[in-house]
Amino acid sequence: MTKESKIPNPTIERLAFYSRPLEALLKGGPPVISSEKLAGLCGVNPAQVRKDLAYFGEFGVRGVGYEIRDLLKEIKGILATDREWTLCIVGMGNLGISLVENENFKKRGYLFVAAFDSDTRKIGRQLPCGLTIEPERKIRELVRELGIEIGVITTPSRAAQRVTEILSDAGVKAILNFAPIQVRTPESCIVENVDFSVKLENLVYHLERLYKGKKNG
Amino acid sequence: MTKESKIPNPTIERLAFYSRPLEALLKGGPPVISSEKLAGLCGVNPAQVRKDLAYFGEFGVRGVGYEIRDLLKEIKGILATDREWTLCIVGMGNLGISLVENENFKKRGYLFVAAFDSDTRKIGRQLPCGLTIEPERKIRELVRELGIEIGVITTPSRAAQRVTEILSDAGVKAILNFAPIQVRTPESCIVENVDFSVKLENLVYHLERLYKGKKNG
DNA sequence: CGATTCATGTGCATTATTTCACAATATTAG
DNA sequence: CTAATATTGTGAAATAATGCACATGAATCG
Ligand SMILES: NC(=O)c1ccc[n+]([C@@H]2O[C@H](COP(=O)([O-])OP(=O)(O)OC[C@H]3O[C@@H](n4cnc5c(N)ncnc54)[C@H](O)[C@@H]3O)[C@@H](O)[C@H]2O)c1
Ligand SMILES: NC(=O)c1ccc[n+]([C@@H]2O[C@H](COP(=O)([O-])OP(=O)(O)OC[C@H]3O[C@@H](n4cnc5c(N)ncnc54)[C@H](O)[C@@H]3O)[C@@H](O)[C@H]2O)c1
Repeated sequence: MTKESKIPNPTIERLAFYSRPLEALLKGGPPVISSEKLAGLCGVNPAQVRKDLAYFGEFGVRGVGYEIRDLLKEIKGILATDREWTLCIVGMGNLGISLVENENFKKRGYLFVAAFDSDTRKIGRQLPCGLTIEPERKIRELVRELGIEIGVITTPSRAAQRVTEILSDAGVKAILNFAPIQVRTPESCIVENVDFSVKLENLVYHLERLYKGKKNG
Repeated sequence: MTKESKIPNPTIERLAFYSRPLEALLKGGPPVISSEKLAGLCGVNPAQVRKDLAYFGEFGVRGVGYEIRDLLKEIKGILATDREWTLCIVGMGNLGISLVENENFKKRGYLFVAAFDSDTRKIGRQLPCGLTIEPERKIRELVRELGIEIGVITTPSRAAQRVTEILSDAGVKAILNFAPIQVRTPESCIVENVDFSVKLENLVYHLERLYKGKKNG
């Protein structure tokens, strides 16, 4: 019985997480995996794995486990990664280049179909991946023409909010923002922020507690 | 009264988050901010802001708010970002280069003092930031010599676990891993994983629910 | 075929986190 | 000085997420 009425957000993140080792396991070894094994690979509790999956259906067989191939297909269906998504990226500095050149995205169905920058020296340059850097003012036109659904922002912070507005205005439905500020979007556009420094700050907080021999932190 | 006995992990992440707008506010405008304003800028509940801060002391003045300069200093003290940290990075591909060349890290006190790769064509190359790419086999020696505390991993997945072991073995106390696998460390070494695709998968899950007009997701 | 083993799916207790709501304290106006 | 207003710090309530523990069904063995 599927009961998608009240799914914890962490569950969604973990589903993506589970799919990583599953993909690797597909390439060899037994065709079935237990919640215990999978949990071990992902560093979570086995009951957690079972509960997460049970929100969406009964994918396992009691006494046996989960058929890896099937499970992966189910997870991809749930996450909607069983189709291709068209993305554009704005801000072709070091990070922007690094993202569009990364093979993993294409492999997972995330297709960068346009790249924008405001720097006239960069506009027109062709990238190894085949994309040509377009001027910022063509965002609206190309988002519509190419049916771009997701925008990735890799500009400096000061430009991020303006770019967000241009993108959402052009019809992009979701934004992944790498600039270390909290951008605001209209209702019609969802946003995720990625901030590496927050992760680092987390690490050093815990490190410092360790050094000081504190129990918590 | 400071009671650091039971601090929620999300609190630590939010502290880092709060410091971003505070830094910006330092550069102009009123010297004091209310929990409500700060909460607004960070997209959280005002009571959350107050409670998060109250775990570590009484930094505000009732009826008035928080002195921005002081608050920032307190947060930096808590997170241990009021000192410099020495890092090294392993895997000087696109992402690795992008990280070491990024000014924000230095600005926040995160100093990359060594860069490693296994590719003989890359070893010896000097980067714009001044670092020279060192061979992987020098990790142990340089970590000790330079007192490196944190290791950043930007190698392909297949190398990440081995690199983790080399780093923790060499005495690194914390690892920030960008390869999309869950690396395991001994007790003496803490680890944070950053996986952009998980964020994307989150976005498309929610997007798909929106398209389908589902209430939840 | 019955007994044994294995591993899922899930109700429920536990633990963690967020939010409310208000007493306490500071400031401002009259 | 008193009243009105602002905003913190916090106990208690509400909400969210996790993990235990076990009934349930499948597979295997003798
Ligand atoms: N490089 C990293 O490793 C890293 C890490 C964490 C966060 N970030 C953040 O990601 C963002 C990009 O980082 P980077 O290192 O690539 O910076 P960068 O300076 O190399 O690149 C920024 C690019 O954005 C372009 N740009 C500026 N304004 C624009 C606008 N209005 N429209 C379109 N393009 C515009 C610039 O021309 C430039 O090409 C920054 O906000 C940075 O803080 C980067
Ligand atoms: N580029 C991105 O935007 C991006 C996004 C998400 C995740 N990642 C992950 O980050 C990692 C790096 O990405 P990238 O795009 O820079 O890849 P890349 O292939 O450009 O760079 C990888 C580098 O690691 C080096 N390397 C390989 N094995 C090594 C070893 N044992 N010791 C030291 N160095 C070694 C290679 O020589 C190469 O220089 C990958 O795991 C990738 O999946 C990258």
